[in-house]
Amino acid sequence: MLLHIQFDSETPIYQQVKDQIIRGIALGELKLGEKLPSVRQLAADIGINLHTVNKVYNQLKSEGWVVIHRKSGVMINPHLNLNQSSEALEELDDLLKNITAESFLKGISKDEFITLVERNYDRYNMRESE
Amino acid sequence: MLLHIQFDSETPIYQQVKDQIIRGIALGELKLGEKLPSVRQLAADIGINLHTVNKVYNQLKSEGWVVIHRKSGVMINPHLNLNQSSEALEELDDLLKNITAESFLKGISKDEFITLVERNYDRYNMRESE
DNA sequence: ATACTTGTTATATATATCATATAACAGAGC
DNA sequence: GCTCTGTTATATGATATATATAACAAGTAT
Repeated sequence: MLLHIQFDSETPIYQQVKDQIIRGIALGELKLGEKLPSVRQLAADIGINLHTVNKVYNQLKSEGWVVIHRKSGVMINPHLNLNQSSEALEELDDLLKNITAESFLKGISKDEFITLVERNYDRYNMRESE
Repeated sequence: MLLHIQFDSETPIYQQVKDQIIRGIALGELKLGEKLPSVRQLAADIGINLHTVNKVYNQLKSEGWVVIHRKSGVMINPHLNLNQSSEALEELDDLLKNITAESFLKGISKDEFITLVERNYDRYNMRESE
């Protein structure tokens, strides 16, 4: 799996890496139980610091996306459960409050917005048919 | 229009103020051409610094949401055009790439996601019927 | 003309975040 | 024992966020 970092972005590097790993899981590019590169390896590959990668891995661990073993390293959590929490829905709605408002004012219709959501979601459910 | 600031939030104060003003426009709570409080007044109301409000107003001006006159102060841009730019769609899609992926993995279905989008959007189109 | 209010600019300070660098530590496996 | 793993410690620098105080400049009204 390839990571593309924009070093001139307002979005912090660690956030970009984190986002792309989570998206990689959803897309099926990263399988459950798949091993991730070591902190030193990934840092060297991307051209960033070891600690930045370590920060990513620790946050991913705190949020349950990966598990870390002492020697074997980091792997995607093999028991990722898609159990929906009420908090997740509330957090999403808080996000959408701002995003939909700005999108609406920028002339993006409800249907256009939903089409984008569908096109993204349809990339995730493909996993059974692979 | 009331602003609610969470001082313990990870989201910067200026960002919260900015988001709520933009949302206020979409909801119709702030009318086009409506005058906003002076930087000193709003700062005092919320209990923050004058410069934080000034930062908000300047960013809103740069992005076309408000116009600023030398003495009359800041008002919602009376000529806010909802002309859709291709950039706006691309930016939205970039946002949705990450948000949908994480939502999917947290067990939020496509239909649930879309329902939230619709519920938000339906609050904006009401303006003609007021 | 004077006073007041407006946004604006200049300076300074404090704190937190982001990212890097170097080094050393501790556990697990060969 | 050696090597690879994440981890921790310490330091440095740049940038972002927020505050504080003060002064400036342009409109508006008295």
